[in-house]
Amino acid sequence: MDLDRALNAEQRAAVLAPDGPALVIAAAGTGKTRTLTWRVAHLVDRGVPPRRILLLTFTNRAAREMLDRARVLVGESVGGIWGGTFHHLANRILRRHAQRIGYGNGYTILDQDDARKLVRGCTRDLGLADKHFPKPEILLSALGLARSRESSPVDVLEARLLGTDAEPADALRVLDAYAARKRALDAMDFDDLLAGALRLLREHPDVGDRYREQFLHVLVDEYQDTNAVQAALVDELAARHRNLFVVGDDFQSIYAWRGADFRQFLTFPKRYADTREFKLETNYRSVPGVLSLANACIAANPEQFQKTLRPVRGDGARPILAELRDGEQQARYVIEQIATLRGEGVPLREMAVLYRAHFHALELQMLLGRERLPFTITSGVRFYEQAHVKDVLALLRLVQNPGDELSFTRLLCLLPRVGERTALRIWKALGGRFAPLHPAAWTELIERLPAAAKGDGAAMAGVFPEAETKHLAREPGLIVERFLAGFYRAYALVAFDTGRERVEDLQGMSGYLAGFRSLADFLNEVALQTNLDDRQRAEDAGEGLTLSTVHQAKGLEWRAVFVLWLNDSLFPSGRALSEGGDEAEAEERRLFYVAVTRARDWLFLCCPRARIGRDGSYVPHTPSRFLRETPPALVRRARVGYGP
DNA sequence: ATAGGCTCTGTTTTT
DNA sequence: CAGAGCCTAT
Repeated sequence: MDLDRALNAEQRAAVLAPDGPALVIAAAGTGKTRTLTWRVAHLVDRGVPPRRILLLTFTNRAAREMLDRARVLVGESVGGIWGGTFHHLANRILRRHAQRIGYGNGYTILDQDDARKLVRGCTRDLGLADKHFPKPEILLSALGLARSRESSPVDVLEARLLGTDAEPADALRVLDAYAARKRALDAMDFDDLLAGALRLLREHPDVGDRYREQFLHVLVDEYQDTNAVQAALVDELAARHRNLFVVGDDFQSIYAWRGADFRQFLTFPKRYADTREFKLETNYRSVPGVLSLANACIAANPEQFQKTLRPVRGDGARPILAELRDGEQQARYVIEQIATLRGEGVPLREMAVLYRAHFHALELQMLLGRERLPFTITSGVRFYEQAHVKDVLALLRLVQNPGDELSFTRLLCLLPRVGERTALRIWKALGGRFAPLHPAAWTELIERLPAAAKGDGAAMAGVFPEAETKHLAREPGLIVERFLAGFYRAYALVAFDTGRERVEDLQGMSGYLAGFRSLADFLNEVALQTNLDDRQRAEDAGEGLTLSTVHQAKGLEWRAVFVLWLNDSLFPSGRALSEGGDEAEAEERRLFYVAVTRARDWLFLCCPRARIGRDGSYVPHTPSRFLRETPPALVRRARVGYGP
């Protein structure tokens, strides 16, 4: 390991930090990931056993990348390091000790969709379902926000429901019912995982001590985006050895809406009085013009660690502010500029288009398709959330946990003349259990189906013949294959207009499934959103232009970056500003800062002057306040689409 | 009573 | 382009 050659003085100081709490304030593009990777490698190199190192990251992908790079530096032993997201860690711990907090070890993890369904059910059961009652998403996001702050949902609900005629008390009753339902189903939502792990560590000293003892070193990436529960979890785990190394950038805190609180980052030195602070300010990524713009835009936000991006790179292009007539013009402009850049030898994969919300990219997607320019999109609907994938997952989940009511209902609703009510009635009649691998269970099920569903029901049952029960139990990939061949292929072709692609997806999934040790491992990974996009993004990295939300672009970089729809109410999002309270504007500005600092060589800020409404009307739009704040000298203006 | 098709509306960000 | 709401067929 040659630290002197690979790292600059700032980075080296952080990597070599002595034991004890350390805070690394790493501005954008200053080698944060590199520093963290080398720190991990350094610890291993110094003789710290890998299994006694914990590396917490914001996505599973980030952990994978860092560990892969560390492996190159110090070898295979890094495989023993505990690395991943907070949810990943919580799940790993809880799978071993769930009984201690009243769950079974085979508990189900509810995704957002499941949670929504349960809450909707609870609302109905309490007779509160009507138009004016808050939707499940509202209730769940209030609950999530409250729980991430370790507070009660009452206050959040009162604030959220102010001005509506819904009673916070009723909303609370629904949320209580939701909690009870989860208990009954032995299911946890994402927040339960974190809260459960924290409770386990705090209230069960024997278990807690085991982990507190285990982790000699705890490293946390993107610390500015942790919430109170996550920070508490970190504090617990690092309590014994106090070797806590956190890295972040308060300028890039963009998850307040999910309960993240960058003050956790700001006050870290207060909570750990002997903290050593390190600052990384030397930016290797971007040309000076991009950095000047970034520095200028973030200056409008008060209350942060002072830091300035210092460029090492020499001259380069000034960012371009492109004023366009409308969205269509914007899409065309982007494609033109891409063509020019390609002409200069910049490959498509070195370019990205970033935006505030997925639907902002619709026009561009269509035009890119027409022009046959390859692109990959970090899509709004993730792989495991698509209907066809969830259908098949329901079957697998039911195999894993025969008490999984949600999965049973989903599976049965694939049959004609069976909806939620019928499915539930049958579920009750079957005693709240159904094991798909047992043919006898199917016989009983088919008897209870409405006449119109018996045929398809028999087709489903035929997937699981007596002779194969053992075989199938060992090979989940085979279950998917059989299910496709015997039932789902036919269903998908009729139910979806893109049936063929969806069947192909599922065939891919059955192959992917074969690579897992067990069905349980697979389902865990699925539930925790290690989504296929991530893998594909890594695999397809040779191809196409990237389209992404700014949120999903965090931590990434490209030679050329286009930012779309820089208009007030779009970016910054009008909805975020009105719902997010007084700190929303600062958060949106940080989001803009993140977008800007993704660019290495070229930055294009796009500002259409209007949107074409559904009815074809021309709706004028004001330029974003973030553009109005920008000193004019920092950008080069281009007016496009006004001339003859 | 329930399923399922048809129409209308209105789009944030995600582990 | 999906999700909710409305309406009709079973």
